[in-house]
Amino acid sequence: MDKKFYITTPIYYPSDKLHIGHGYTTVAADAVARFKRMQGYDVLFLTGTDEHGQKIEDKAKAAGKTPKQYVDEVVAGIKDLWKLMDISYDRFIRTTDDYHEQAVQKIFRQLYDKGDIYKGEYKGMYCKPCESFWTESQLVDGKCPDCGGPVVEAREEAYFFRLSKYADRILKLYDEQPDFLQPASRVNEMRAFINQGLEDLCVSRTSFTWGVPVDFDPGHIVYVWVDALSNYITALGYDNDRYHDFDKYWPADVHLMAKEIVRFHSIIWPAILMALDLPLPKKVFGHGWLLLEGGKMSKSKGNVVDPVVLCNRYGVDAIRYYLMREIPFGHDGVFSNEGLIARINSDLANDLGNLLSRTVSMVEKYFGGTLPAEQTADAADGELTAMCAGLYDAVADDIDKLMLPNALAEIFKVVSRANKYIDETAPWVLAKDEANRPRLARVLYNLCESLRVCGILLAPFMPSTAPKILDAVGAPAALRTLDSAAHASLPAAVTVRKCDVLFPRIDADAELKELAEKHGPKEAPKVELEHLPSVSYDDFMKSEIRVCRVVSCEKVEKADKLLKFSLFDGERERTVVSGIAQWYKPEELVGKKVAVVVNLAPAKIRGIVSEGMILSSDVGDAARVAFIDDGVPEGSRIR
RNA sequence: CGCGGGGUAGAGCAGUUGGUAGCUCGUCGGGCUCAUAACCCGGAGGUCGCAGGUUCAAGUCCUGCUCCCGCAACCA
Repeated sequence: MDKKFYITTPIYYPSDKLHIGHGYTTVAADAVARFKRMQGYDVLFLTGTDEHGQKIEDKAKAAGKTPKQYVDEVVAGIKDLWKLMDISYDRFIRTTDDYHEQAVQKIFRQLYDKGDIYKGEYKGMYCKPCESFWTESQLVDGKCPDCGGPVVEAREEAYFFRLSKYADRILKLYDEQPDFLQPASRVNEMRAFINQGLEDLCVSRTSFTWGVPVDFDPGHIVYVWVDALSNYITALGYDNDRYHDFDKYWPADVHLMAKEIVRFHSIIWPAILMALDLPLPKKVFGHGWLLLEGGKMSKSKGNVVDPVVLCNRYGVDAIRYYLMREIPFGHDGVFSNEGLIARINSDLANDLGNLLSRTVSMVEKYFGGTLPAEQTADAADGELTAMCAGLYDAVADDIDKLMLPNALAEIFKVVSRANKYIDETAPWVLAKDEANRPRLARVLYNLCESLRVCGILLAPFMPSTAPKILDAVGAPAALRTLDSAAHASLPAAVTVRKCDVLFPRIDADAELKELAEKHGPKEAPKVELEHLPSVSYDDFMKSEIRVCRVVSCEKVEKADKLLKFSLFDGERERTVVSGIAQWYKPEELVGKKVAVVVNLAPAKIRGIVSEGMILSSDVGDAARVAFIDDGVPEGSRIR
């Protein structure tokens, strides 16, 4: 029986540059893939990009490019990033790849022929002037929430996947295969979601064209579910001739992802596979998010950490180490510059790097670089050597359970023990007496051997640092394998080779100060410019923008973003609701003068009819109201 | 009563099936000098969010409450 291991990341959406959160998922998958390869598994590590859809179409248009040109550029950047971060993916799938697109069409048709996809109707209330569908709950007084005009019940053709049919089987899957979805806490969430009642899933669109066409029904585009999720099998050659290892690798051993897309992978994806009569993945693992300064990372908040900047500044391995060590896998964790620097300094520089440095330099200083074969062991060596001997098993166990921080913690326990061992054995004391040479040699040997074992086990996490360690302690190729970490040891006559400082210490205070200056609050969030089509002067002049004075203002109950205003517009008071409650307190707005679009069609928001819109601008994720000079009288038109 | 996650030393976190409260960083004191002013030892620092309950025994199980954070709704 072949030992194979198939691990995947999600395929990322290239509507923008990736941030450190994507790096996190991918580094984790990479570490596991590397470890499994070292264990002798035939590994396939898949990543890629999900390139279709409305948003890409829009983005490309805004950038004046074709969608394909647009994604090609972003994808090139993503591949560069993975190269920078030492990601050892075996295959990179793009949903725009020919073979994938063709396979998706076949899969879609297969599901259709089986009856699991059917042509149905998307029923809703339709507003003709707005060309928009609305659900009952979106309507305002039974009218279009956009223009306030009448709506009619209308139907639109669309294809649906019989997701509801599989609800029971999926629940059964959770019962029978408790490992299927991890961490276990997510299972309850999924159960609850299913128990709310699964509706059939709309799997086609007619509202955009950038996607895989339904080949038997022009005008319909395969929507993301079938298109994106099926990448995990098309990349193996399912329904295509580009690859031929589906039978070998499927089912996947692990689908790794961040928690927000667990639902798709643990409900929709298994259902699709069930419909295709294919085996299900063995495990879906949803890790947590990287939080920054108390908030989720988000582009609009302007707090995105650029992995390229981090890697260039601190080195790839340091970043990889920090991500894998500091963030509890499966839970959310905080990413901070302070934490990063602390980890680099204490773990990597002080403990690991310095251990190597002091060990190598003692071998050189006391023995000219090569240890004599005549050595004397001692009971005092027992604890350290035992820890080294058991390290492989402990790490392998943690990695199998995807407890990556624990794996690293195990390794660093040995590093610490080795530092302590130096203190206990005090080589510099032994060196004073010729009679102790065999004992001194043994002490240094044990240190080199410990570093060898740690170096091997660190390799999946820090692929460029590990060889440096192994070079330094003179480990030949045969003694760099996982097997040798558990079952072999260096020959007694070790020859070391001094190497550069592994991880230079960082002056934390100076560094943080510099970072604060560079990336601190002074830097305004990047403004994303919109380039809307030009409007005629006449069209613009249709908007009546008046200066209004805030007469009163209060929070809207049960809505944390809304403020209700009473504004004097020069002739009467009008009620306006605005979604700025998170950034302004009602009392600080009373008396202020603001710009209001007064002839905007009234709309009902949270039960309140809003007669206009207060102009404000987005600053990052926040909104800033455009206040008007106090001297301008109410009612003045702005144009 | 929309869904979910979480409140454990100054900070960040572990605490598996209930059985003396731990780790890392920081801090204070000491040791050492091979080393990247690094390393080693020790101290201080916690009513484990609050209140009840089950138990010989509860951070760990049950109930209620409270606060924080996501998601969902609301953004004209």
